[in-house]
Amino acid sequence: MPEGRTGQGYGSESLLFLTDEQLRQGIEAMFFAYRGFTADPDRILAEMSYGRAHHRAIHFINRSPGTTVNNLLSILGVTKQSLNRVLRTLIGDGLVISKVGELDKRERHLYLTDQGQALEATLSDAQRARMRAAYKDAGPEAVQGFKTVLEAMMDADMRRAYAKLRD
Amino acid sequence: MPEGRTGQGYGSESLLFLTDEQLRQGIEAMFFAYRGFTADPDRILAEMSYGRAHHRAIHFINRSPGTTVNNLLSILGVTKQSLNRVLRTLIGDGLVISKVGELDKRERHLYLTDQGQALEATLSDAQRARMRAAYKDAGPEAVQGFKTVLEAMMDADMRRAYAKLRD
DNA sequence: TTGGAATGTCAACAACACTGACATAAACTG
DNA sequence: CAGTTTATGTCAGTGTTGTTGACATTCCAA
Repeated sequence: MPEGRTGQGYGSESLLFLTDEQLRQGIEAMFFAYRGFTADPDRILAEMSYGRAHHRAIHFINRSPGTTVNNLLSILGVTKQSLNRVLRTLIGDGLVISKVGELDKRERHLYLTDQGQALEATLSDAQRARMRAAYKDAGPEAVQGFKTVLEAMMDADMRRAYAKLRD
Repeated sequence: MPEGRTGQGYGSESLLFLTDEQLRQGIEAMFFAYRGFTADPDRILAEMSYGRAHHRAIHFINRSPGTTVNNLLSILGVTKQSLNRVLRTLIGDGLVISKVGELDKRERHLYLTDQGQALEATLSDAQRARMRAAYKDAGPEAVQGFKTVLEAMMDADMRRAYAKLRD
């Protein structure tokens, strides 16, 4: 099937891509790919006895400097107690600073310090390098499809958070 | 842009899709999508005080009945102590049986019991339903791109394991 | 001003990963 | 056969990350 992109080929494809076998391949691809996705940052984090939770917090604080704890909570989808433990160590280690809100003194606004930004850059560079290689391998059209499927896989509230970050 | 697939359009796309901003969107899409990917099984598992580790074991035992502990270890990428804790509970709860190998009596071959298969089906159905909806939303071409990028994101050994499962 | 909602912190606990050490049995090797 | 390697399982200890419960602070509205 060298020139197999016939009408028939496409027809069978659009019928077949929803079979359980096809779906299972997608499920397993997600499982393995996510391991690859986190492997590089994980290695760096392990050296400094941080984990993925720290990475996620750093990532989204960098993404939205001045964000509140509550806002971060809704993005990360964990309990405030869980996030708080991570933030406490990051603040204690001088990677993040927490400023009491001026309008609402209950709120804490979060910022990366220079040191925090340095770690963020290191982690991002590693993760982006793999992403860049994968994108380059796969090509622009595949990347478009990749994003389309991922977005379709999200819950409504995740899709909202994801869209909000792209503003 | 109905006929917008011009050389220029493509040119700018192939330049832009590797920008840091594009890559970051991909990274965040992976983060949110993976949450969606695991959300449905997680809910089911939580009711019976199992976790993702149990799901993964059940999935791959179902995928390759009679697989050995060692083989499972290389697929899951965890330590034997970690896997053993999970297998012990699954065997104890009657979802998995472990048979001493006939050729090599050191090996344990793993199988799902009827009860194990029932749980596997419940979990798979939930996860596939979301996957099916996402695939349907995105269309066959996007799905092809999705898989291409995911595979490009894997390490070599994961890609090997993934390919092996597709035989 | 009083009560409730929102925000954040501290303490304790469970799940699940890790390392290290060790035991057992079987297979392989010289 | 003796010694080594392989496959598996177990025990103990540790760390990250999630959970719930209890509590303090701040804001706002009745």
